[in-house]
Amino acid sequence: MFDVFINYLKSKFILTDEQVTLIQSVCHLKKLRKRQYLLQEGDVWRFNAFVQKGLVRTYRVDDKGLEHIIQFSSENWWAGDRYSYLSETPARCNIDAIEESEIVLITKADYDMLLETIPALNTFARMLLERTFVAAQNRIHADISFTAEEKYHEFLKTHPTLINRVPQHMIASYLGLKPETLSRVRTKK
Amino acid sequence: MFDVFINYLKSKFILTDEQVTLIQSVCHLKKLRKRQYLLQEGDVWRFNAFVQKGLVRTYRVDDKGLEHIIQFSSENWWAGDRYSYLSETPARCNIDAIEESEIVLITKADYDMLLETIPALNTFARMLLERTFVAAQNRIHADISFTAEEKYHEFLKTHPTLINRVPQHMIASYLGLKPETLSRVRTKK
DNA sequence: AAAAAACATTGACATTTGTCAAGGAAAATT
DNA sequence: AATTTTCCTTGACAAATGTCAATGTTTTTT
Repeated sequence: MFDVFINYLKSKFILTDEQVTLIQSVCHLKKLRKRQYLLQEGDVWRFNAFVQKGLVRTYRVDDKGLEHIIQFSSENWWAGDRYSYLSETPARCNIDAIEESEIVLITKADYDMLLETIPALNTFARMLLERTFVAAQNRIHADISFTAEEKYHEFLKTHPTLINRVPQHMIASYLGLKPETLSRVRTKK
Repeated sequence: MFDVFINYLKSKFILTDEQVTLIQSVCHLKKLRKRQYLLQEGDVWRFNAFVQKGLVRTYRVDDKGLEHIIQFSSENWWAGDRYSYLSETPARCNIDAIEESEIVLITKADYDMLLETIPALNTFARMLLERTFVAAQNRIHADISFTAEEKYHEFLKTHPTLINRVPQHMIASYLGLKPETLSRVRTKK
C-alpha cells in the first residue's frame, strides 16, 4: 500500500524493518480523482504529503480569478502548503490532481515523532529542504532574467517528463505566461 | 567583535556561555568595502556568512553582461551561494557589498560541528531554512503573477527598510524590471 | 572644491507580451 | 458513437515593458 513511499525512503537512506513498520503505522493513503482537491484555499494544511502515483498542482488564485501555479508534484515528490503548515493559518494555496493520484499523508505530530525517532530521516529531510530551496532560487533567477522563450526551454530542461502530462496552459501558468504566448513561443522555434 | 552575531543567536534560542565561547572560536570577521566581492563567480563558496553590519547583494551575470539580483542581505541576515556550498562546485553567483559591511564567516566543517554540538542551533537552522523557503515561494508567486507596479509595491511591503539603502536600478534588477520601467512605475503613483 | 562616476529621469520609439474573439482539435463523458 | 468540455492555435489589435539616447542630479573620489 505504501510500497512506493517506502522504496523512495530506502533509496535515500538506510531503514531498519522496525522503522519501516513505524513509518507505515502513521501513513494514510488518499486517492484523488482528476480535479479533486487535496487542499482548498482557506483550510489549514496539516500534513506531509508524498505523491506515490499521479500528478498534482499547487496554485493560487488572484483577484481576477486567474490561477498561478506554484509547483507540480509527480511521483516521488512532495506536495503541500508549507506556510500554512508552519503557521497553522488558512492556506492561500489550492492543491488538486491533474491526474488520478495516490497520496501518502502523514500528520505533523506523527511526522515530528518520526523525525525524532529516525535520525537518518531528519538528516534527509534537511538535505531535501536545502535542495528544494536551491531549486526555488534557480526558478526565481529564471523568472527575473529570462524571456518567454528562454523560460520555456528552461522548463523543458528541468521538467522533461512533465511536458506530455501537463496541459500547456498550466505550463504557461507556471511560467507566468499567457497560454497564447506559450503557444506562439513553441511554434516559433 | 562578534557581538551582533551572538546577540542574534541569543534572540533566537538559549545559549550557554560555553556554547558562546565555542561559536566565537570558529568565527572569522571579514570587512568589506563598498563594491568589494565576498564571492566571485567561479570560486567555490565554503562558508556560512552572517551580515553583522552593512548590506550585500547576491547576483548572477547573464550572457549579455546584465546583472540579476537574487537576494539582498542586510544586518542580521545570511548570505551565500547555497548551491555552490552544497555541491562544492564553482559558484555562478557573485556577492558584493552595497555598503561597507562586516561579515561573520564560519567554514562548513566548523558549522557542521556546531550543528552537532548545539542541538538548539540545529533546530533553529531548520526553521530558518523553512521560512526562507516560504519566502522564496512567495517571491516566485509575485514574479509570475504581478505587474511591474504590483511587484514594486510588494517589495515596499516586504523590504521597507531597503528602499533608501539600495539604488533603484538594483531594486529593478531584483524585480526583473529595467531601471527605466521602475522609474516610471514610481512616478506614476 | 573640483572632477569623475554612478544614478535617476524623460522622450521617442521598438519589441514583447497580453487581450479578445473565433475556430478547430483533442480528450473526457455520456 | 455522439456529445460535451477542455484545450490549443491563430489573427488583429492593445497594453506593458524594453531600448536607446540625452540630460541633469547625486554621490563618490580625488
